[in-house]
Amino acid sequence: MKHALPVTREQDFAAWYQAVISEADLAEESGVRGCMVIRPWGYGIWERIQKLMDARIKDAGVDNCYFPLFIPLSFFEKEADHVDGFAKEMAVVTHHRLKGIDGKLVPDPDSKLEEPLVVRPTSETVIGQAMSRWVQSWRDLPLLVNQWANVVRWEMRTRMFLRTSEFLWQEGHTAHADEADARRETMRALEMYRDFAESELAMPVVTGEKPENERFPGAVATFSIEAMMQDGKALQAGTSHYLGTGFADAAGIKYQDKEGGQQLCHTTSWGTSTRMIGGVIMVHGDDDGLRCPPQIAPHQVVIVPMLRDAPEDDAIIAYCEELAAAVKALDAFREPVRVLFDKRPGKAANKRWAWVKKGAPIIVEVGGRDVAGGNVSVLRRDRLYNEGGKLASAILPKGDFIAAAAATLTEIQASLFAEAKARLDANIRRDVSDIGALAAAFEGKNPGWVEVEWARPTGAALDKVIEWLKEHKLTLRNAPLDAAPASGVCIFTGGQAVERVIVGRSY
RNA sequence: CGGGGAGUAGCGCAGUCUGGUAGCGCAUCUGCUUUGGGAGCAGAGGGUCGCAGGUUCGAAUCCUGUCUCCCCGACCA
Repeated sequence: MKHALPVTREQDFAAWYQAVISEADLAEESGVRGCMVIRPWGYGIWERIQKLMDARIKDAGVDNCYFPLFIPLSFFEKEADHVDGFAKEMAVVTHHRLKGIDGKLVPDPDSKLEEPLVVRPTSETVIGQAMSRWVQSWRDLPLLVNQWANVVRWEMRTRMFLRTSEFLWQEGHTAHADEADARRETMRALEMYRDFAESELAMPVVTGEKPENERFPGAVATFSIEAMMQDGKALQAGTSHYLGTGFADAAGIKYQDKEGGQQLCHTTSWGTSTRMIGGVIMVHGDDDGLRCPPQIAPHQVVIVPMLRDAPEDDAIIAYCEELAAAVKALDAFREPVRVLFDKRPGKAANKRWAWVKKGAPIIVEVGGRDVAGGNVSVLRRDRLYNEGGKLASAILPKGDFIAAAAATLTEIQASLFAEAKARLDANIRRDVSDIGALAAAFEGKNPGWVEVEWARPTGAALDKVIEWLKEHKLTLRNAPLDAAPASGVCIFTGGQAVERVIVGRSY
């Protein structure tokens, strides 16, 4: 069967992923190492994610604010683990002026900064600094802030959306009076991410706690949502950290309690990024491009007129305008339906395939015969082909289409989720209890994940486990919160198992 | 950051070994034909061959450096 992309998932998953990004006009190279240009369709998806996530964040009583891009180097020196975690990937600003020397622009040696500034890789340190000023009394707590920003991490190996040197994200930072409250917030954010991923991105995830070796630098506990890509690999799509009092201690975030004593705050941080778009591509994409969940599709319904430079064109355009207005007046997911009438010049067939590749949930084609019969020709992106391998285009009376449009969008959102959920559930094995079988489970193509019982070793014992996993190109993803209790022996150490943990390949 | 591959028209590529007027397919534009579907024929436009040096009468081609991308590894909230 002929497909819109030059390469299929089966042939070469990595090449397919890149083909979707370029063919769907999501993003492109920028000429700067590891940095991408996010094109309108890709950025439109990000704007949808921002809008929906921002509403959830605000609903939780968290206020938005904005902190500087530049962070004094000295801020990073205060929290030792944090330094170790990020030192190797920092962009550093050392000069503030350029000068022409021998016809070339170079940093002016006379403009050297007294203290270098780093471009934020994350904002715990600056925000901690501000919190130390904002928090004085127990009455100031909890302090809940969030910022939408770009961050920079000098990654060795980059991949569009999944790991770029600069990326866009949202970072929540909170300060609390005690551990219980901070942990409650950590879990609230995690649950917010889970529900967001499943409801809005139609991307099922496993929530759980990261093992010690995968923790955020400086955190006491790190939790994640892990999504399964179509090649079976895991993608960490969001994280939430309980930071204990380490950052509060480093930044001096203290409050006076009801008894008049000085107490350190317990802080949290949590974030999701443009990486989620990479997850959406690899969860929902097919060999014809992206299948964009209606909730985050910049245009949910795209109307393509079949024009022929003939007198009947005017009637087709008028018919489409009217159709667009009628659909725009509908609500889906408690928002007006986002409709685009694509009347740009160009062949209708090419425009249709362009929208297929971009993943517009519903593509409506209107030709002269449709106008004459009062019909529309409708393509659902989630089920593009019929059994015969032909485009499953349905001719419907215009009124019927309009009446069902909102429900169809809801249905597409649900079907994308159901398909991804079935795949996730079918590809987590829980029947592996010896180490040889664990290795064997990852021998085939697209192996998925294995949930095993383990003793949650620490220190040198954990290092041994990690080393074994590394040899098999495996990682520990997280210990699912809703996993069954462990009852047997640890697959790695042979000791008493205390919990279940997910093993898999990852991005 | 190590190993491998690549960069030539908007996209996909040939040409590079063996230096001698920059080509092909798709896309674009024009005309004619066609018309429920990714059309056909004819013609046309479009490239300082990633960038910078060097060798040479002459460099896409040889040499040196450098940037970017892809794959594998190391690293990775």
